[in-house]
Amino acid sequence: MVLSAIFVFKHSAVMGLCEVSELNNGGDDFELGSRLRFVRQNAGLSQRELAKRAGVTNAAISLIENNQSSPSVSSLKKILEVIPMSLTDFFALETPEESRVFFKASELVPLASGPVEFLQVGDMRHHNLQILYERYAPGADTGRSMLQHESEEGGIVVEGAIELTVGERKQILKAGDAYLFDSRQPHRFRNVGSDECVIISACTPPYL
Amino acid sequence: MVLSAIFVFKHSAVMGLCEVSELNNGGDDFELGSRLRFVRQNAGLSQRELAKRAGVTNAAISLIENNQSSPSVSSLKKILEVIPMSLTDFFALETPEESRVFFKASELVPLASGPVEFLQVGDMRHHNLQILYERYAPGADTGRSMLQHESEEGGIVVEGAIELTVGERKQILKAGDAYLFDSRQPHRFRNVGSDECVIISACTPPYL
DNA sequence: AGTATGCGATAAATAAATTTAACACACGGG
DNA sequence: CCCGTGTGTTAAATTTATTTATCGCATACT
Repeated sequence: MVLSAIFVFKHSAVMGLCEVSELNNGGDDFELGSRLRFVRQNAGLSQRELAKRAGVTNAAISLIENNQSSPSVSSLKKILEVIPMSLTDFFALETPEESRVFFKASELVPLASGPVEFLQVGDMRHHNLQILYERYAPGADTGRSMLQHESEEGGIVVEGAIELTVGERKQILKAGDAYLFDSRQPHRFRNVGSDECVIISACTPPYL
Repeated sequence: MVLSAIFVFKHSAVMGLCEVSELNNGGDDFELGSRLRFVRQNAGLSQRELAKRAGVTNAAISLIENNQSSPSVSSLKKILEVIPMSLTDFFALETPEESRVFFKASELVPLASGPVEFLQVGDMRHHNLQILYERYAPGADTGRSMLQHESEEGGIVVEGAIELTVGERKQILKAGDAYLFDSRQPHRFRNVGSDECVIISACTPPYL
């Protein structure tokens, strides 16, 4: 059995600098809500009906499905019993990589670490778009042997400043500044400042 | 992987008529606590150490292990991450029938239903002792063709009254009364009162 | 002995999950 | 059109999980 629900972003996920409402549950149940919604809809039940049969309230279901609360195991069990589905099966529900939508910071895949650190969102075997969280320590450099690959890439500087060279052009980008270019042009990132630089970037098709 | 912890009864489980402290969590996490204790001890961690590493408190671990609180999924996840063990694996941990110790009322196995209802504790493929919860509607009868099997059985009347015939002897037992006999003697239970009768009984080796 | 440390358990305080009660929206009939 | 019923969401109240702080009990070391 496999998850294949349609996910909707409740708040705009594009506003890079806006406040992100952190979940109050310390852990990462980013999937749990979607899973529950999926199995519920798969069972053809409304939140209210499921709630009534499970002996909980529809509000609880709603909050759980939207990851606004992390159910206690006993509640979850009560709920799943009416599906019916065991906790075992519920947690064993595979979320295939190609349908993953949410990723916790801790789940980002490290592609490079050291003075230059690249953290990738998701598994590129299933995607054509590569999203990276890049951290450059002061002095860090992608190397004088310029990068070149068959992609298009862009990004926005989140913190600090970076010197970007693309072909013949060179510029220092500060927090808020952005870039976008054809990766076949030789390019190079270099943190010439004294503070760490953080960039969120994208690349398609994925590099490496 | 399989559970094989040693279980200890906190309160005497023998006092048939004493108040049983119901868990405050509506569900049935009767296993969860033992499972967590098992995996924790298996990892060679104390409650305090596990708690510290998981970012929760030792008190929480203690309460969870004693089934005095049902953790939220996010808490449980944080805890399992230090073992390390996935939620999937945690819930997939099989509790083999032969090591099951606790059974919720809803888990008792119905052997007979109708005017005479037998609910069995556990799976007799793994046990030599059969515990039954028996309910006799008014007038209910195990039948004039007397029962006979190679066992020893006994029980205590919990509610109502029952007429028990064993061999040539016949008697009416009321709430609190008990019986114990060799099942090779032909026997028969009959509710001759106007109220339902409830009996808790045991049989070894199991009958059917 | 005395004292220190580690263990698990528990009472009271706090944070979070859950309920209660309401809102907003969509759909179908009178 | 208005009303009734269905949906999912959300604020405030309540219940429950979790923390903070403490206890009692071991074991080990002066």
